Amino acid sequence: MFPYPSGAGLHVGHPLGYIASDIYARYKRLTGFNVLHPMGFDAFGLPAEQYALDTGIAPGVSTEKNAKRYREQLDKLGFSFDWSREVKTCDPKYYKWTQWIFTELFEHYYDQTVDKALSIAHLVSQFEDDGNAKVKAANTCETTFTAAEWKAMSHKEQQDILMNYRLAYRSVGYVNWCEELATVLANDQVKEGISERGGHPVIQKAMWQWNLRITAYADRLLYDLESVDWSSALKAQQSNWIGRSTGAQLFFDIEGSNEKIEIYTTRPDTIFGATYMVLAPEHPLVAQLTTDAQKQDIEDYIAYVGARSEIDRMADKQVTGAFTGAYAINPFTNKKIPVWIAEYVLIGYGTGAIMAVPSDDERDKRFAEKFGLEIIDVVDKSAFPDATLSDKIGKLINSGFLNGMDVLDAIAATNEKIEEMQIGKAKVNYRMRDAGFSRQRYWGEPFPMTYDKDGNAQIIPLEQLPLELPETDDYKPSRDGRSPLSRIDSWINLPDGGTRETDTMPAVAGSSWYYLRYMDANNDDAFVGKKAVNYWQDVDLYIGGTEHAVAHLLYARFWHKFLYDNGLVPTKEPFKKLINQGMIQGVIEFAYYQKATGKYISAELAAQYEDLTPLPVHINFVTDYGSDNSYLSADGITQYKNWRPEYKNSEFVLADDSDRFFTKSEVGKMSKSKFNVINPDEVVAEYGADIFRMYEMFLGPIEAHKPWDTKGISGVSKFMRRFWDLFHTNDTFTVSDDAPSKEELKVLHATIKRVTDDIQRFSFNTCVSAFMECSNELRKLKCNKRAILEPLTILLAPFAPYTSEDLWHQLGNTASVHETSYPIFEEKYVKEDTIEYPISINGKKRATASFASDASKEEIEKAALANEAVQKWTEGKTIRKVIVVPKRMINIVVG
RNA sequence: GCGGGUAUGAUGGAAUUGGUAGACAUGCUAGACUUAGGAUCUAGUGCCGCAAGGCGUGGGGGUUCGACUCCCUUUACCCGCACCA
Repeated sequence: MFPYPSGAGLHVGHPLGYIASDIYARYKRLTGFNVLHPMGFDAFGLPAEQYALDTGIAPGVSTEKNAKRYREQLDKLGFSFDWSREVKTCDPKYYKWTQWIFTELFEHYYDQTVDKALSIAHLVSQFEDDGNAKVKAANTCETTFTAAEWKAMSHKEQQDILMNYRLAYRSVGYVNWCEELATVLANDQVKEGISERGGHPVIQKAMWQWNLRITAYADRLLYDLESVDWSSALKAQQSNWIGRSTGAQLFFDIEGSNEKIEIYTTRPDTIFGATYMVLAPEHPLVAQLTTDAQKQDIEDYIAYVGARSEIDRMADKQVTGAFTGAYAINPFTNKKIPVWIAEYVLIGYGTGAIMAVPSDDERDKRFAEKFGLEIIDVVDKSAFPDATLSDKIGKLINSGFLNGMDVLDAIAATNEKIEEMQIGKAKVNYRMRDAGFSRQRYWGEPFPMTYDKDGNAQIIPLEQLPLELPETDDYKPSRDGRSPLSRIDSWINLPDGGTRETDTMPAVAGSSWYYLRYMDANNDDAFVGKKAVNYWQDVDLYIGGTEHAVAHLLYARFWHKFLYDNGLVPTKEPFKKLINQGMIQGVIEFAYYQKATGKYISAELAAQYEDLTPLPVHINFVTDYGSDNSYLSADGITQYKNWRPEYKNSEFVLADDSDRFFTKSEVGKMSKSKFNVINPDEVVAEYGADIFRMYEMFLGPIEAHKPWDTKGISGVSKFMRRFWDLFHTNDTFTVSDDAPSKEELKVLHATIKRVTDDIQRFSFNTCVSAFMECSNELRKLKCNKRAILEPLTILLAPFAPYTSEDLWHQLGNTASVHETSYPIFEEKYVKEDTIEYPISINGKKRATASFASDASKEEIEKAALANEAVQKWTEGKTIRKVIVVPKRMINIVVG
């Protein structure tokens, strides 16, 4: 995944995935593949704009500068990137096509009969022929009309209808509005009512905004997960996010009203136990249903809920609610049931209303108990004592025609009845919502949309794209929710009296298709040429962090599927194999600080003091950094005092007999704010890119989180020098052309096999181990034979591109080691004449013995039993069984 | 609460289909060489024990000739989602 070029530059964690993909790319090239290994920058987004607000430096300027710095850092690491295909999402030549894809989304709807996107023109022709009653399409249209009615509508009315079908559509909706950042945030940018970035409170606000109808693709996004090679954790995250559930949609009549309450339930079978209903406090019917007598109660309750922030709701899940005074009719019992409102029903999920079944739902039960509402037991679970309330097992009771049925059968039976009674139908529901796509921000792609005098949205055609972001020095978002672009009159107002959209797209827009652009990065006539996309197809190996598990990967899959529907890409899924690189953690060094006295307390004395706060200390001040006994020396303390003016006169409390101020070490995120960032540039300056690359791989499995420990790099450094020394004596190149020994050939071929197998299963840490073992063994054999060292140099080339190239040329080759061909493993060299067998007695290893590799089972068994060490253990005991696994082991069972 | 994952020496980790647990590396201990070094080389290093031997992959149980690996159960930690109807 391409990086966001932040001002902090790369730290040692960033290159991990790029090193892995570079090794894999170089390996594949050596085996004859044409490999596309590209790089680019995810360059639009909030941080650059925040930086502009803080410093006055234009986002374009700082982004350009950061990208340049990233490029410099990456260039030092020996990556085989094809920079001629570089993609920057903020480049108009690139976002021209981001805008174009958006216009295509606007011009399409999702047809559920053919299960793909079709053009709006096709939809219009259906409306003209037959109205919309028979159209099966993903939509938010609330009216039904005939062909005649459609034709009678004004242009504006027709456009408003169509907006409810488009895959990119504009609507008023509740959005996550962050006052502090002055923008709308996506659900995944809000954590527990707080903005992920900056940690500011987020409220729900109604606003006009563009949305993408990703829900139309929910089922395909869910089921096609089966076809990709991703981790189960990642698949589970996406599938949870989509949150498909099956149930029933039902309409309840309201006594004395023509309105109906629409609900969604996954347990239609429990309907005989539905003794009351609950609406979300924000539900549109609340005002209308509330009786005069209850008006005050309801208003008070709504005020109470409004005053409660999302955090309050999370923190204390009190049972609260208010009665509207209205009654609905349970269609199965025909009983009057009261309609309440309560904050535990959410306006954003399902229909914002529920039928409450207190006997079989934990929350409904608590609510009913608190407010004294009727509870009718409808599922007999006495046969399942361990079952929870929500488990779908048991037999129906007190439920009319459902009595005696198992829950699952009862669900099916109820669904049938509901459809027969025409009060609802079986329905699939999703947790995933359509994605708000508007940002009231400067630094993003302008929407390629204009509005005519009547407010109808229309696209800017491809010939007029890109619609370039206008320059300004006024990036500040306004608190009224309007984008900085709205302050540029020449931008908003069009000669024909229309206006431009002033919002911009979110950062996720540009990253949703960049991988396709790499295939044909400089094409000005298409987002990607047909020939190029048919050649490269999709991404074979995609490496990136888990932070993109939902947002980026779901959007990219959605866009890809849309493009697939339009015949523009040949594959259903964009990323065949995906690896989530683990985080490289850092050690954080803390100094204990006592706020009350302003004293710093050495770690070994910490137990004697109270109310200590650990403050992160810059790791440059620390001696024996990362060890258990890391400390500040007198020098370190001075550095700390000089760090910030307010630290100048700090008092440090040390143990009586010590001149060391001990710090507390903890493994955690490598971050600027923890002052523990290790810069790859420094490591590369000291050890070189090859050692840096190999050490990052050697740290552990690519997917695991693991702490960075600069000291450990000496192992890889030693290996490199020893490997070099195989070719040299006192730094003079001394490689012999003598024929290699059998043993030497065995080491070579065993290494070829191990390294190759391990690359293929992305186990790069064990590849490095294999190189080390190989080098250790050749050193013992004093091997300096060309026939061994030359193939090894090629084998090492993907990992250590510089050193291997150097050695390759010293070996007398003129072309590049990276353009030669990969050594071929030959079984015959690793075949053993004799094999050493472990001999176990009752599963415990007691002896070893060598046997010819072609010895028969019988021979081995006989010889093993005769073995002196074995006899010691079998003496006086009965041999019950002897297991001989050829080439593996021998187990003798005695008793 | 739901979903996913992890647990192996002092540390990072290895053991691809059940077959010698701890490869490789760091650290540590001892020694060698020295124009004292964050250099290089050699040996040792899972735990208990003088030894023989015993114990050992978070805990308990099971399957198997044999379990880090498979099954059941349980604990701890990490990640994602969450009054989701």
